[in-house]
Amino acid sequence: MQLAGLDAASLKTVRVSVVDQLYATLRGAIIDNDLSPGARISETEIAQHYGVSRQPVREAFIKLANEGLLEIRPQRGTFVAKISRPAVMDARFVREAVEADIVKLLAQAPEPTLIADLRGHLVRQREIIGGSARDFMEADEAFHHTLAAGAGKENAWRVIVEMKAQMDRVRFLSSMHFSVARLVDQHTQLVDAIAAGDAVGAEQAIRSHLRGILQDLPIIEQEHPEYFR
Amino acid sequence: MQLAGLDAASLKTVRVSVVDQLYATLRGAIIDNDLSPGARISETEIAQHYGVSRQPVREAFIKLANEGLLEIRPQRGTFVAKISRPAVMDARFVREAVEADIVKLLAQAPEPTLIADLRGHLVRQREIIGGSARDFMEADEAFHHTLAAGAGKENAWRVIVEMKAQMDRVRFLSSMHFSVARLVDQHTQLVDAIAAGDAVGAEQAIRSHLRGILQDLPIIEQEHPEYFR
DNA sequence: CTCTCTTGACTTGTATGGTAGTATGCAAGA
DNA sequence: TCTTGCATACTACCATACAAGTCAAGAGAG
Repeated sequence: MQLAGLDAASLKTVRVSVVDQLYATLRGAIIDNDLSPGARISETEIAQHYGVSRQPVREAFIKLANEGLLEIRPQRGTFVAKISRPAVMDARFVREAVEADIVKLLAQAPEPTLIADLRGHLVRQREIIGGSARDFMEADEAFHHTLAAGAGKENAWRVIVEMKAQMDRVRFLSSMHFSVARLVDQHTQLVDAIAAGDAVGAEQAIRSHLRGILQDLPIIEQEHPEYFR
Repeated sequence: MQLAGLDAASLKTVRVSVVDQLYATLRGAIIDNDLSPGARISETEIAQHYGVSRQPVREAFIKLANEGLLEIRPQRGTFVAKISRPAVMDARFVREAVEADIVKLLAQAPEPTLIADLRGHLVRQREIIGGSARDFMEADEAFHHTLAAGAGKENAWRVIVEMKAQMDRVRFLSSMHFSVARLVDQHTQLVDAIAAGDAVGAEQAIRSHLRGILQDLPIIEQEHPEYFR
């Protein structure tokens, strides 16, 4: 198992709690598919690997299980949750509903500074075209976060992040399929609609944008049936 | 502190894990305001009260903290999270967005069996008018759950439950204020719109219904400023 | 009286040991 | 060949012990 960004030495020196570090590291590994759906991970194994006791590992596991990324089966073992199509579909549904209302708010009272900020994101995204999928996913996340923050919905963003985790596991597998250029175009249409005060257009743009995964999902499931429930 | 439905004796006999029992009990106590916002609860105290060790208590705390119902301050103590107006507003916002899309789906293809089920809920709700707020809140939850389940969005319902927890803490405090009869009328209008295949009307009905708390929130905050952040 | 510092009683965080439940492989028997 | 019983080696769950940070009360100096 290969988990970057954390080693036994750094654990003791950093101020952040061991649980939080383990949580972040494991979460990233799962979403990036370093830990594949269905893989078995044990408290003992992780604890030894990082030179900590089992207890903080266990607590990190609990957090990830709450998020639907791990499945803890009592007395049997802990496994990376297999991708559940209903779960991904519902996560996408929730995200579309929330972000649709967010961009409607933004379009109803477009703020010049926010528009400028968003256009800055678009420029950076265009530079990434042809680059790594990981880089684009980070830029994409920042863009959507800016939308939520611009509407003053920082707390709602937390929900989106959780939904995104489910979706991103699929999106990472489909990184050869989706066209970054097309996604940036969709982002651009969205920003244009918001800037024009076109609430209906903005809503349509974000909904269409977030429905893209619906095309990818069946393809991924066919290519990697072992990753699905 | 008064926590019903759990005692030291029953803990050992039931199959469900201690953590889950503590989680459910504490969660109910927080939402019902048996544990008031700002109240301090310690792992040791709860552990002794139920005759278990600190560890399962601690893990239940972690779950509740993830849900925003507890605030764990390292080395200082654990407190029932004070009600945060932004958090409640955003929870309401998310819930409105999700449920709006759900009822739109339902109205676009109304199913007679679902309509009948919903009308059954309405009958029971009318019987509760004048009864306890707790009873109505349970009936209300069942009604909204039926909406989500009817649209095939069981996973999305989990998100709504989490948002509800934030809102219900406020609603419980405002139980003297809101009119149950008015809420049942709103439910009825919603079901009528769904049955008629009127997606626009259904969306408007649910959005209006879920905005009710916006009137209550400032009143509650004025009456109980000590419960707010 | 006021301020500073120390002390000790808290708190949560982490480590470790013991227990009960589950999967698995093998051997004995049908 | 197939089934059954059992030993064994896991697992997560829970209890207990220790570590480390926080905070307030009180002693003592100014």
